[in-house]
Amino acid sequence: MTGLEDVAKLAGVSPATASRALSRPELVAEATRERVREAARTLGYQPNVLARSLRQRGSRALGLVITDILNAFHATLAKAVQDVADAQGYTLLMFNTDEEPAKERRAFETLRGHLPQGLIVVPTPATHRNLDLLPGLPVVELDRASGRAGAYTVMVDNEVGAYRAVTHLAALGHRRIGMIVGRLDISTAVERHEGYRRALLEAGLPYRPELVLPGDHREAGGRAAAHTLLTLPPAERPTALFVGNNEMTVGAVLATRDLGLRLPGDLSLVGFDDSRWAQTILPALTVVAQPAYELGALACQTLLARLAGEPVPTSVRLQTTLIERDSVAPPPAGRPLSQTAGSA
Amino acid sequence: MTGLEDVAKLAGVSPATASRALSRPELVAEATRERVREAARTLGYQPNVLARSLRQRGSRALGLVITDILNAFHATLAKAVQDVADAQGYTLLMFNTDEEPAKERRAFETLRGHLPQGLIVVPTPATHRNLDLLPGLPVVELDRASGRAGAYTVMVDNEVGAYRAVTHLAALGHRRIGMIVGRLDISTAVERHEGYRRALLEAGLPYRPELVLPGDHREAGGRAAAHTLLTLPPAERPTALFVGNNEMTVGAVLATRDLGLRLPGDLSLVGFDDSRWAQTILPALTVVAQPAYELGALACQTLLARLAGEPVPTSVRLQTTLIERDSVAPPPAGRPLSQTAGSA
DNA sequence: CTGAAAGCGCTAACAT
DNA sequence: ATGTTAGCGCTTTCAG
Repeated sequence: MTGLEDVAKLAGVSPATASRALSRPELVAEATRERVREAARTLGYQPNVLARSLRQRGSRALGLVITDILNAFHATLAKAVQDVADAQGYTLLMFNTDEEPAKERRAFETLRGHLPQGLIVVPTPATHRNLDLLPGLPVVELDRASGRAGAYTVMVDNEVGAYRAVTHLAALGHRRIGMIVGRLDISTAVERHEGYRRALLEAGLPYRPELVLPGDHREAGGRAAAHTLLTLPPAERPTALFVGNNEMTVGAVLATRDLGLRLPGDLSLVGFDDSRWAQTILPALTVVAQPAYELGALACQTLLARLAGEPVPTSVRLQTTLIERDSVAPPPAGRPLSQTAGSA
Repeated sequence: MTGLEDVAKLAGVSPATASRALSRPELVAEATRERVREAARTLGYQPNVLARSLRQRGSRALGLVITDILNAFHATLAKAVQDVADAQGYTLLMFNTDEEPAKERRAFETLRGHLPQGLIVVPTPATHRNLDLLPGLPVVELDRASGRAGAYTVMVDNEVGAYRAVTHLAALGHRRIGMIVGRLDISTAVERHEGYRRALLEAGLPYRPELVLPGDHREAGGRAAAHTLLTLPPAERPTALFVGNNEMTVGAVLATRDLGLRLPGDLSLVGFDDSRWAQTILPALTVVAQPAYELGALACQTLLARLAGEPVPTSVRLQTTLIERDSVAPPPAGRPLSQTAGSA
């Protein structure tokens, strides 16, 4: 490895000056600066970031801890964070938690040893505690909130997104609208559930706990939950389903196929989070779209701005968009509504 | 930050002993070892990997450079590499190249400064040259080969995979089989193309250059290429299509929809690389499935084995599986075959 | 504006 | 088996 000393020697200066010429050019005379740069170029000098970071007590690296890189939404978040970090010359140390608090804990521990400048994390239910491992580190929470006091968060307005989706269904005449909600120890699920609830309330529809099933945010969970809801007795079965994330939406669609139900004839479906899958499946799915890339980019920008000492808002909410496609229609005419109106 | 010195003080030993107790326990008396470990635990000591790596002239980190994290296949590769690296206590420095040589170059430069122990790379067409930036670094090429002499590679048997797919189509009676091939400066595309060619040859079918179109490995490119092939005059139009990667396959399916062609009635289609999309689209797609996770895991294992000085094969090929689903059928009966037989 | 010298936290000789 | 010492490559006081 060619080091700074080699460069200094070739340029005929001390290592200190060479360092300054490359890192803080304004402290060095123009002529010297150029000589050093030239020397660095000819030698193909690449600074040893380990030594630099050790000395400066902090590396030009950021931690990114996400929950599931195989989920297209999260992969998009990661890509966006990468792009921004990269553009600013930061290296990303990326970890996957698979939603497991223990893995997140290990990720934080490993990260600590690398002295990153900051962290972007998609919280698990344990992030609140695990962040104690990184005292003083600037953190931006992405997509979800850990509930930590004073945390910086970049999220989507889940409550309004869900509210609009369910209102849309109610406006079409649906009276029994089910929801597959996700894990209630994750903030997005809670908020989407609240939006669902408010939409029902404002539409004058009763909230029926038996129509609200938790899922695990994965395809299998969504499929099982949808199966349960759609095999209820005809009078109780929902005519529309609002599904709380992209993977569970896939499961729900597969469940309708298992049961021979047609979309939107037999059932209306709205998913949360758009995807190519939702766009290209037949019928194309009506969804609450999230600006995934913007979300990730904004999180990274927020973190970098904080590091630069610029004032940044503690909490940012981006808006979702209801994209109407072909999986929603008025409820089937032949279905009895009398029973349903019971407690309204 | 609590450092090794604090631990040593608390345990009543020298920093050197503390270091040994934690990193090379066999060099230290049992009692001392326990005392140091205890001290480390109570202080919540976390080693500074920067200092350690600087001293040891190499960090316990690996580089992973992939081309497109938004592609599910590549995301799966990345996940697998992560899992294995993580299990062995290695940190992954991950970079995205978007297939751009310049980005790959920057990734390599950045990586170098971090003194990684090794690198796993999905090569771009420029990897051959760019690797000069990392002289002496153990490298494993994943999914594709850069063409570097002596490189370690972990790939799929693309030639055989493609051969089987096309043979399958030919056996069903297809005589005009088109291919959307990908960029011919990428080894997988070349190999799949060779398999296509051999299958044609063995089936006694002529190789028709006009039925072979390059794509850019993305959806839009596949769609455009398929559109071109499927709007050829009826006598020249292919009755079956073999598509060289997952994203272009999506494009090809969308093109059939644009043109109102039914699968498999009007056209048979085989894609390379399975995906949930291919499984759940209607009709479900016949594909050449790749063991993506195994591929990534094996690449990381190969690299780690090399680092451990164990002998490892220079080149590993995993087999693909032809999964027959519903996008393939015999060619439409009404189509004239006479014209086609011309040069056979 | 530039150089000399110290030290970031750790580990590897070298001693004992 | 443990302590002492030196130094990884860089940046940063502190002098000049």
